[in-house]
Amino acid sequence: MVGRRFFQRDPITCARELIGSELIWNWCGGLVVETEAYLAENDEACHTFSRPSARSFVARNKPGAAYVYFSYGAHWMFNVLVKGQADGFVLIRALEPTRGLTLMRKRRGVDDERRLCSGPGKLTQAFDITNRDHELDLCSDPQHCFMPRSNNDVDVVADERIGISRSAHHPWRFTLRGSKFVSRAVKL
DNA sequence: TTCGTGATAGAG
DNA sequence: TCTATCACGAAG
Repeated sequence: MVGRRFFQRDPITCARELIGSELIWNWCGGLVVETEAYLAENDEACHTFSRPSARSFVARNKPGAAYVYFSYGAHWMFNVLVKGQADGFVLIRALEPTRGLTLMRKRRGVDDERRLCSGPGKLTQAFDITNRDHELDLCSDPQHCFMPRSNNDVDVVADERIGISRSAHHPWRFTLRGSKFVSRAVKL
């Protein structure tokens, strides 16, 4: 399992290196194919910029803690806390399902494999991640963790974050090159 | 392209 | 109390 030290660096490095790891969540699993980094300092898109509750979350929790919040009245967003050389979050944006597809199809109400986890709101629905999991330690429970890449030959693409209005120009979205399971195609 | 949905935070 | 905003997704 990916250990705490992994999350004791900076959010951009962690977001890049999580691509190709596998998220294990009870009976479900998926390869991480899309992430975004958010920095606690100098990043207007990060919750710490406008939310006191996010700042206290960072202060209170250890690196590797789950930061889960509700968005647009409908969707849960799943992030991992990074605290080290720089503080911030990694948003998990898309997965390639590996285990528990039957359960995911039932929860999502769709059949197409590509549509199960191809977006931050979709994957939390498929994996049943909710505010129950807020502040969960992702570095101690084998049923709620990331398994490291099996090899380091992972081709990662960096481009602009999507779905935000502020500080949108930073190339802090990371995807697995050529993956059919990303939320939106990479801009050319 | 549009629209529903509800938590959060800041202003009045 | 009120308003703005939102790291989205599904339908059209």
